[in-house]
Amino acid sequence: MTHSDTKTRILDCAEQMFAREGFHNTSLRNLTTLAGVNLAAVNYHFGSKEELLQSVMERRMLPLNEIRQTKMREVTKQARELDALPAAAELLRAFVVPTLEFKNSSPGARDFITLIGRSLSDPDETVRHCFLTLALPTFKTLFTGLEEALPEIPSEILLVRMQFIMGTLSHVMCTSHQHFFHSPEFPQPLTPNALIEQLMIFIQAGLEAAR
Amino acid sequence: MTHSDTKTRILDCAEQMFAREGFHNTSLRNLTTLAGVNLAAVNYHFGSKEELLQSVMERRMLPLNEIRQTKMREVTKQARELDALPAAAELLRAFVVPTLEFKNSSPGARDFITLIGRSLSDPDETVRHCFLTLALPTFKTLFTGLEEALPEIPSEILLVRMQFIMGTLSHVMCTSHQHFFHSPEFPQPLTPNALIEQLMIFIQAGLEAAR
DNA sequence: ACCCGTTTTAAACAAGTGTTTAAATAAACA
DNA sequence: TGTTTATTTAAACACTTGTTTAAAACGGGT
Repeated sequence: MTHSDTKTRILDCAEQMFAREGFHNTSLRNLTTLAGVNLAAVNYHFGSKEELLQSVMERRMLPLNEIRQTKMREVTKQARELDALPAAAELLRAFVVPTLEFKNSSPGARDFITLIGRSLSDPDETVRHCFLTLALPTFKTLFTGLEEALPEIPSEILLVRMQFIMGTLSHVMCTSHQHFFHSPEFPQPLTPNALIEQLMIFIQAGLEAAR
Repeated sequence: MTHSDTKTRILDCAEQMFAREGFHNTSLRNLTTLAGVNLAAVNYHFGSKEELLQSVMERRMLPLNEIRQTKMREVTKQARELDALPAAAELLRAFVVPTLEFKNSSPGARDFITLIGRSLSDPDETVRHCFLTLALPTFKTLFTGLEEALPEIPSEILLVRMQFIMGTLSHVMCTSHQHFFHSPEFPQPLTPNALIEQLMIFIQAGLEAAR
């Protein structure tokens, strides 16, 4: 077993267990057993359980942020070339769609999305801080983009609406695989793609609401 | 110290700690120390830590559900008397406003709202199940009310939109006291009442979106 | 005063926690 | 090849977890 083999096996299993059982409910003994590595490997390769969480988040957040930032900048840049305002809907798409499509990008990405979808409201300060440090610059890009796209909406209103959008998105990220309402009393759930389109319609309408 | 004194002191502290530290991150030793009762009191009065969680949730969920159900039924009943469709916005208000105003109803209610706001996406099956069992009938009432109010929207679309609303609401419930974006780069947050009104505007627009 | 059911208490239980250690092994380079 | 890093291993460490136990204290009724 090579060096990076052990590290990525730990990262993969940590991602899965942190997402499915929660960070605090995951013990290093269960984690290392599932990964097929020695108990001490986590502390040797990552330092501590918390630093492992940070590595789990960084591994996929950095590439995901890169994608979202690029797409958002494309939208604003193309608008400037046409001397027009960027469309709020396109900015939202540039942020939301890559995030949700990220689930299909690799086997563990689905768990990763669940994990970060829960991070904003996690009771543990460590988890929240770890996530926010990675996410804030991207949030900021979205916010300034939206300010440019919707100059008629006051900034403080725009901010809460963006927070509402983050709430909706987080909820979809960490509950889309659950089945609260999967009972005969409720209609069938939508397909993943239809869900994304419905989410876009919902948040765009909310963002641009009059009044 | 009377019987109910010990029980309510445990309930109050459990509510606070489960909300602020999380269910699994709260130890019965810290909890009973904070409550000023003996360690064994939890198991004596409630049976187990999980049954304590259930009691914490039931204590306030049952009255809150009563309020929301009554208000929602009032809306549909008044509409029927006028031979008109109930207004979706009023149904939403009947569900959302009592929920968020519940925070000010008593000292611990703020923590309670944080706790149940996180329950839908909690990694622990026990927590989710405990909450959903209590919440599902009220969700169902809202859903059938909305079906009546918006007959032109297909049921499966209506359901996802209601889930989006729950996501937004949950996020507001458990993060409104946090301060992600409280930095000079972002505008000042709104007052609690303004936040509620903005939330109503947002979710109503999303719910009734065309297309 | 006594009795009896309820409640509180301190102690112990068995199991689990993240982390550290020092010895054993493997890999890399000379 | 031998030597030096890098990695893996099993064991121990110190501490925390939820729960149970049996004795003590309390409170109301007769």
